[in-house]
Amino acid sequence: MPEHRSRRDAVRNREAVLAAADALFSRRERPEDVTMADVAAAAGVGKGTLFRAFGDRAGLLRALYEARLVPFREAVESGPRPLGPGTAPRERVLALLDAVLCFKLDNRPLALALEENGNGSPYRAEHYAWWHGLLRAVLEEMPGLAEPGFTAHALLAATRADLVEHLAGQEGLPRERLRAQLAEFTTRVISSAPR
Amino acid sequence: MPEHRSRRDAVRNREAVLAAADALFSRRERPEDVTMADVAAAAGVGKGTLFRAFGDRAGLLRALYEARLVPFREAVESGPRPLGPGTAPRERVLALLDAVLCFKLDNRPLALALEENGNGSPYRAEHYAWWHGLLRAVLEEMPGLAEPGFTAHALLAATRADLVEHLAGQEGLPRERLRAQLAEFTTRVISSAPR
DNA sequence: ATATAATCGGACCCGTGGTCCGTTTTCGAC
DNA sequence: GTCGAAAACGGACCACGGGTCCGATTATAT
Repeated sequence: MPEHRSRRDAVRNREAVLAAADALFSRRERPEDVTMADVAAAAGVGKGTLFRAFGDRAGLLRALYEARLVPFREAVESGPRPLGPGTAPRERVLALLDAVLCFKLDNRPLALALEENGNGSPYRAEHYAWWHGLLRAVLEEMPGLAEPGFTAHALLAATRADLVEHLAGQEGLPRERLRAQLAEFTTRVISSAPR
Repeated sequence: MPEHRSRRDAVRNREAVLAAADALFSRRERPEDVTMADVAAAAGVGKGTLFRAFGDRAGLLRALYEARLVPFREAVESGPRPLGPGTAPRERVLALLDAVLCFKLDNRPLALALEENGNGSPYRAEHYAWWHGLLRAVLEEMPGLAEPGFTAHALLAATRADLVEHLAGQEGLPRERLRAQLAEFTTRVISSAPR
């Protein structure tokens, strides 16, 4: 028999909070004015419960982000081409960056909230480490490409949530145009050896 | 004759605040725990004065940033090669990005504080618009480079303050190596036509 | 049914950006 | 030099959001 599973009300409340937060961050434009108290209220739960379940605001954001990221992780780690393994490096790099971009487009407020400094730099987040490690590994398989580590950082920087928000939101650049431009940029980066 | 110059004490205090803030942001590691009250105290001034002079925290940051940026603006607008006008596009793009990187390296805490979301996205800041417009203009002179606007954004994204901080600070990458890697990346971006 | 331990939840605390207004300083006019 | 108005000063004060605490509540084992 298991030591102690979580209590029913605990898991129920955790779910409720995740759902409520998900909804709130999707609806509200400005992620920074979704307050913890708002989330608690929307979930029909006290602030204490909220903080016990997720530690702090960053923890809640991380939990939400990770949850939405699951399909992408699976697609990348064991899915079909072009995102999955066993794809030629060039094609996979393009697919990865496109996936990252699409993910941020589809989760704008959440990505924005999470990348916000104040939690600590986004570069310490584990999901960033994962993406960076993956991209770096694929880049390493490409001949004639020095500094795959930096290149991975630089390419990912082109998909920063606030840049995406600026281009897609403020400037109204359509999704497809943005994807095309990123693809073109990426292609240029990986298509030639310098010097 | 001009109606009313600023009063002596006003300009004196403004200077004092700028100097104090400059010192504080340079010394303290974490820009976010330099508080407005700290700045006021260090300048020997009340908070009221501070806020009347700069509006809000972002205003103070902006003023400091602009002040430190002056030499670069001059070097770019009327200085000698390779930064100044009249330089071949390829070389000037490299020089511009290197200058941006060096600037952020030399003003890490300040750049970090200013790029912090919470003030509003860094992409609305006028200094960003200036850098972007300039870089874009130079890129437009290069044949075979589609989408200079996006390219400019993407290249500048590689010099984001928090990325620089991560690489130079946490990972301890030496200045020269970082500059070399950015130069290599930039070269790759501008050296080939895709497709 | 009862004991026990975990969870609940909202009152509370604290730090920070930002405001307010009585007091002080500057500066032109005489 | 003196005087009065207008501007600036500065620190007490406010609002608000993240995070904590602890008495009340509720799930679970026996």
